[in-house]
Amino acid sequence: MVYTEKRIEHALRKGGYKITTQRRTIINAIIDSREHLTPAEIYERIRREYRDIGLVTIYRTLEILAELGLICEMHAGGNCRSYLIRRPTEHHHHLICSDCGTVIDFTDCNLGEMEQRLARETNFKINGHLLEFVGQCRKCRLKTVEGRGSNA
Amino acid sequence: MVYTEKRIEHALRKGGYKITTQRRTIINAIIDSREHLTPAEIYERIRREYRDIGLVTIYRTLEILAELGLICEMHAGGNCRSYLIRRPTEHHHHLICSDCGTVIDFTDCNLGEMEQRLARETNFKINGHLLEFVGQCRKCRLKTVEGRGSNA
DNA sequence: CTGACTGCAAATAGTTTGCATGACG
DNA sequence: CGTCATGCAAACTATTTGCAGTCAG
Repeated sequence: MVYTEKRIEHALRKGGYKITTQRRTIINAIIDSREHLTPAEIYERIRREYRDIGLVTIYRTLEILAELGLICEMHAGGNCRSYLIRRPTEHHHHLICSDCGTVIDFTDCNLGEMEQRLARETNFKINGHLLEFVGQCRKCRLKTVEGRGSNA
Repeated sequence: MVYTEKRIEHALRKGGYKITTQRRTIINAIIDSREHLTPAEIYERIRREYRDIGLVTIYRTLEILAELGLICEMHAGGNCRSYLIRRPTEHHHHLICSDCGTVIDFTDCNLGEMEQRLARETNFKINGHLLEFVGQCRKCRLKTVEGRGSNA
């Protein structure tokens, strides 16, 4: 995991950005969380133990990290601006728990064939795709079963 | 195409909502446009020929239409709150031109197998998925080729 | 040292709510 | 006619910008 942190710091430096305490803290907050976080959530988490940070800095840092391709955005989870650390793996997708927000990555989507077919049929030049599965993780499913009767 | 309008009005009535000039206008604006539109864009388009409408009404109508499942949201196109009419076809996905915003629907995604595999591997109960391809449509690709030299 | 970074406060954009008036059914 | 819908203005939330002080390199 430290590797991830180093990798990001390296990318920042390479991009001409400085490593500051705030940036380090933000990066670690994102790395530590396996969930996707909104800027506000990151802010809150950091403030719990480290007061000297402004929401603005979060926004600015996220912008840089996204620009460098070090974090990636989530979509299907309802909120449209939440971020997640991007693993070294190139291309991946997300499986999101709609209850607790847990995110699981998966790599192997064999959409190549579909992509080719679509490109052929529509004359598009396809550059990429967004694929997210949404559901309930095991824990939340169990919780739902336990708590029957109160809802519907 | 008129069918779509009737279908939507029927659904509204069935849901206990009234058909007003504004709602009709909004629905038509969405139907007429093959692109995805943000609330603000819908507002502008309508104001061009019909002044008596407020942005608020657009928001409220979109909310209802989305609730009834008559329109669907776009994601990959950058903006996270833009809408599109939903065809009678049940389940479909989008192919979006990143230049001009044209949207093409496609129905047949055979993700069932992948979904099952993921469910098995992760113990998730998968409820749905979001799949969008992004690229350049034929027209925009031709334009890009013509205008070479100015960029990069 | 110097330019990049930070935090504050203010500005802006996007969205929602309260309320009096108006229109659908 | 009653109820739901509309438009306005104001309230809110999310995000961006300007600026003076601070810090990494």
